[in-house]
Amino acid sequence: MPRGRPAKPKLAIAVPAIDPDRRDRLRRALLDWYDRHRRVLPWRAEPGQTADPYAVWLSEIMLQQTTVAAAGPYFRAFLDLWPRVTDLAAARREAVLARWAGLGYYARARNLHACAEVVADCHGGRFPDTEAGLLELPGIGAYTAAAVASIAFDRPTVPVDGNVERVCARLFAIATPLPDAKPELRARAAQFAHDHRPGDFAQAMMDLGATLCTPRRPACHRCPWSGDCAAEAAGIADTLPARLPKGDRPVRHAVAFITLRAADGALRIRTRPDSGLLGGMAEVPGTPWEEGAPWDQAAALAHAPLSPQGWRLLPGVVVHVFTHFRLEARVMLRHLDRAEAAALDAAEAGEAGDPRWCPPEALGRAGLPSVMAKLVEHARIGTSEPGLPL
DNA sequence: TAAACGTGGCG
DNA sequence: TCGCCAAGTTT
Repeated sequence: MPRGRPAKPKLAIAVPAIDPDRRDRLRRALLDWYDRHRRVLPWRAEPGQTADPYAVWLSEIMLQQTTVAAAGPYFRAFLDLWPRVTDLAAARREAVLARWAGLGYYARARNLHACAEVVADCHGGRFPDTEAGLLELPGIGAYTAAAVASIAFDRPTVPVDGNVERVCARLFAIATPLPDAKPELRARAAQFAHDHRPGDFAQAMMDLGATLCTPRRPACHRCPWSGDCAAEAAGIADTLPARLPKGDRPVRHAVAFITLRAADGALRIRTRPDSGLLGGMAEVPGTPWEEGAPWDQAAALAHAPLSPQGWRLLPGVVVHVFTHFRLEARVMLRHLDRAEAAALDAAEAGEAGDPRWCPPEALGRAGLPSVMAKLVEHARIGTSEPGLPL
């Protein structure tokens, strides 16, 4: 047998084993608390009822980096439109993306549809019932695989989200700042894995983090683990978990071109390339988004649809903050008469992104991401204002 | 491994 | 006004 480097099993880092008695005490206390304070959420099964794996999965995808309040209406709309995973798989991709508009992180919507197709076509319309099987699916990572496995299939695994990281950082008084502390926090959380009510335990951990063990001003006096928490004992709960300082957000500048068809007020939109920022979503045309100085008018107009003439610069700047940069966009507006609109259609025929007219009454269904809706709204408001020099 | 990837609410 | 934060995944 060749003596190559021994396969390094990417196991969790070593942490002191939790005392089994303490573990069981903590588990009992948390589940008792959960039974008394369990929140009613749209995707949550009634006590004693079996959770629908499709609903659990859908909710978990929507809840990634997203608040319960924001995800709720989307969850209900999706389940209403597409009650089963096979319905979602059969839906048109554009329809799914349009319904996702406004929720953000649009790769989730692309992967959502792809995942539904895999489940429908390769798994007979049923989700894999193991963590490893779920992990194979598009858009499902370590957290979501563990969440679905525990909540929908009673698998003894502990999903680790931001809540669980915070709860564990405090319970064990882990001073290492995030994200460096993630491996240790995962290992600590994993020690709670158990066959008894794994789904409820997972949701209880997250509820605890969402309602009592909150980022600021944690309510330790009401916590089921009060008296058993290292950070509480040390009086440092509100300082944990520590975080590495974040870098500054650069500013990108853009000019958006709002093109309206005078005859009916239709708006010119197109579809963005499939990958990257806002991939596959609808947009209004514009300049590239570039760091440095704001665009000067002539340079911007070189990117204008149809021709550089006839555009009016609207007053004001639209600011939109993304995770890794801030966008500051000016808006230029132009109304096209019948002949000009026809010329634009001819000029852009066959172009990538399927440039098209969206009638005003269809704007709501067009699926504009928030930043695009903001630009359009700015033009709607700005039309009553005089133009300013750029 | 680190960076990309949205949005809205809150203090 | 602004930074922080929310049930993370992908490349």
